[in-house]
Order: sequence, then C-alpha cells, then structure tokens
Amino acid sequence: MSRVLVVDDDVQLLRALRISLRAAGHDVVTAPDGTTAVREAAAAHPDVVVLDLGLPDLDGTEVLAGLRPWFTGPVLVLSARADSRDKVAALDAGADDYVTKPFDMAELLARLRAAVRRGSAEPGQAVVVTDSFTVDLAAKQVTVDGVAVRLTPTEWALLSELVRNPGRLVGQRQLLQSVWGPAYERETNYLRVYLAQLRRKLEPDPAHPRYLHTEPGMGYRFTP
Amino acid sequence: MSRVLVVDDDVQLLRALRISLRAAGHDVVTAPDGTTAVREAAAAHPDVVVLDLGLPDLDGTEVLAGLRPWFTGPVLVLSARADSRDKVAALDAGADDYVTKPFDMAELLARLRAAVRRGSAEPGQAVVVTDSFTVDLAAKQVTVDGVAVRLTPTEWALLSELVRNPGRLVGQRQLLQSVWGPAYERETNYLRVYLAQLRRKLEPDPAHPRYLHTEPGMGYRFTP
DNA sequence: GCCGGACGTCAGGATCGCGTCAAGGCACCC
DNA sequence: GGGTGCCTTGACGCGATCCTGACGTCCGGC
Repeated sequence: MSRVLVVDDDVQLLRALRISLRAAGHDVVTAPDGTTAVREAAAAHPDVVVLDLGLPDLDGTEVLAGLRPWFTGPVLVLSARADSRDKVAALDAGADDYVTKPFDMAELLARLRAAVRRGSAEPGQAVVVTDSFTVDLAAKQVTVDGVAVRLTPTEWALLSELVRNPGRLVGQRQLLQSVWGPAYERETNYLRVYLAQLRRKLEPDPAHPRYLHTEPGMGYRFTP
Repeated sequence: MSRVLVVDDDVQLLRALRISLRAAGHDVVTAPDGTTAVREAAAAHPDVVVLDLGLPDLDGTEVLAGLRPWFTGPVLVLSARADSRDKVAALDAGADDYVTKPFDMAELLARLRAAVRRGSAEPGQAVVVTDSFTVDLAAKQVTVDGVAVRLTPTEWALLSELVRNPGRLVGQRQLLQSVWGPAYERETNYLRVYLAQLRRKLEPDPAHPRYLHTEPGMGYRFTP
C-alpha cells in the first residue's frame, strides 16, 4: 500500500506499531532516533512518517525542521505531552497531525489513512532545474551556471517555499508564515528585501526577473 | 486568508469560534444544522469546513457524505464523543481531523492551519477551461491562447467568484460582498468597471461577450 | 416619440504596493 | 576587542492600481 517510516525509541511500541502497520498492508521502516530518522527518510523515500517527539538525541521540532524542506508527505507526530502549546508548536513546525500517548491503535491507523488519502499527491521533485540555476531541496544546495551559491538560512527558507510550488502563486501570508512564523504575517517588507537578494543571486538579469515573478498585491510565483 | 464554514448548533461556541477565526484572518460563514451546512458549503465555497458531529437534524457522517462527493477541501470534525470508534468512523467517512470537546482554541487554530496548508498543496483539479481562456484557481493563473495574463487582485477576486459558479447567475450583491465586503453592496458601478476590464483581457470580442454575460438588474453569469 | 433606469466606456487623480538602498543591532568567531 | 555576516527597520521614488465622476448607449414602459 504505502511505505511508513516509524521513528520511536521505545522498542515495545515500535514492535506493536510495526505489526499493526504491516497487518494494515503498509511497508514499514523504523528509526530509533532523530539522526537516523532523517537519514532513513532520505534513503527509503517513505510516503508518510510517524514521529515520536521524545527522542534521545534531537528535539522533535528539530527532526521536523530536518525533514520538511524536502519531504512533502504527511508527518504524524506522537507525543506523551498533552499540553496544547506543544501541539501548536509541532503543528506549526510542519506536522500534519498530533496524537498523544497512550493512543488507540485503531484511531492511529484511521488518522494515518486520512493523512495518506489527502497526501496522495505526487511525491514532489527533490531537484528543480531551470535554464540558469538548479535547486536541490534535499541537499540544500543551489548552483548557478554550475557553480555553487551560498544562501543565508532565511533566503533558503524563502526560496524553497517558492520552488516547492512551481508555477503556483504563493501568497505573501503563506510565505511570511512559513519562513518567519504566524506572528509576522504583515511584514511584507521582509519579502521585498529577501526577494531582491534572491534575484540578485539567481536571476540572470535581476532587474527583469525571469523566474521569481511578483504579482502585485497577491504574492510571488516561481516559474520554471 | 481563507474562508471557513463553521457548522455547530451551540450558539455560544459558534460565537467564540467566529471571533477567534476572524482574529486569525479567516473569512467565516456559519450554519446551525446539517441541511443548511450543505447548502452553505455549495453557496459560499469555503476552503475548509469545521463540522460538529452533534447536530439537531442530521448525523455527522450524513453531512460528511453530503459534502464529500464534490467538496475537496479539508473537513475538521468537532465532537463531544471521545470514543475511538467514533473517531475512526468519522475519519474514514472523509474527515481530515477529529477534535474532542472541550478543546483548546489555540490547538484548533493550529490544526486548521495544518489542514489548510496541506489542502492547498493539492494539485489543481480546480482548472476551468473555455475555448479561448483557462483559469487555474489553485495556481491563481489565467492564460489566453496559451499565454499568461496578469490580473490585478480585484480582477482576480471577481473572476474567481464568477468562475466558481459556472453557468449559474451570481447576484450583484454576492459579487460586491465577496470582493469588496458587505459595506459596498450598492456600488454596482464597481462591477461595471471591472467586468469591462476582465472582458477586455479575456474575451475574444469584448464588445460582444461570449463567456462573461450580463443579466440586467440581476447580476452576471459565466458560461463555459 | 419621450423618458427613466441600467449598463458600458473613458480618463484623471489619490493611493497603494513594490524595488532599492543604507544604517543599526545582534550573534558568532577569531 | 575587533571583525564579519545576517537580520531587521526605515525612508524614498516610481509605477500600477483603485476609485470616482461624467458621458453615451441601449431598452422597456408610458
């Protein structure tokens, strides 16, 4: 059916999840901590990730941050913490659902079904190529005319959000929210400053952009 | 930001949700029972639905069944029942998330953000095609004879409202309200000006419109 | 034939949004 | 302590966009 990456350090729970998921027809890959989780996600190309927040090495949101730039499938978060602030933080960090332990297995499977059903879109290209530059979402690398270009973290976050929606208009609110957070939805000058920097670094003629277009009053659009 | 249809029979809760959602930048439409919910969903074209399962007239799954054949956006279910069998039933009936009452407002908003974020990643089933132009509602892009045409925010808002109701008459009040807001219901000259601009940009012969028709005294109609 | 209402067209001026630049604050590394 | 990037913030000019009013046209009613 679909491949699931399960990230948890509890061996008992891992076993139970593996059995139930297999019985439901899924292909299961597991990881015991955050670093192997990110590595496995890149290697095994899962369709969906089940992620425990209480990992020994990394914080849950760090794992999410490591996955989200290039992993477009659904991420279902497991956690022992029921505080709504934790839930909000995880959801805004890119999680698609949040289930508190202890949980009912039937419910988890149903939530997984719902997530997969919705996320059944195309897996998403990890490398985006244009005539003048290349963006490797997995490796976080940009090359212009074959030579690597250094981007600051903010520039990268902005570019990847645009590149992940090729041809589509991305609203200013969506950009601001995904790069700076929900509290910065009005700071449209940030977009102007950083779009200018990206154009200066990527566009052949920054004054007349060919790939990073502005739609006045609405947002920006990356056209391959 | 996006339009939310809230379905609940609890007036208190409805009020609280309306206030919080408005504050979060959403456009809010409400319905007190299942039958009006389905009707409102068809009329108002919400981006996401928040649905209480305990409605006076219909069962929650019946409402879901009424929505799902054509409504492709996310549906977030509210319910007082915490039993996992209820959750499984609702999720498998087409719900994207299930929140038990009483709930934390911040968490609900975060789950809504997550649902909308994922729902907007869905590829454009929402493309309307005519012989001379195409409208991609998801990408917010219009092409005439294959070449992209730039629309201003107002033009786009007007066109999308018309295109979302293909073949149907859209009243002047509805257009004015959805584009300019409830305070502009009498300013019918706005419609004349912007319809003219849209025809100039889209119609093969703007003087004799083939797709954007005027119904004198009533409104306008888009015929594919 | 006359008249009123509703629509289409046009142009001009106020306003808004965007690109650009530069300066200040901050963290981090040497 | 000095230096280097990076992020934030403000100011400015310019072009696009929106609103507004005036005028012409069409059509049904009287």
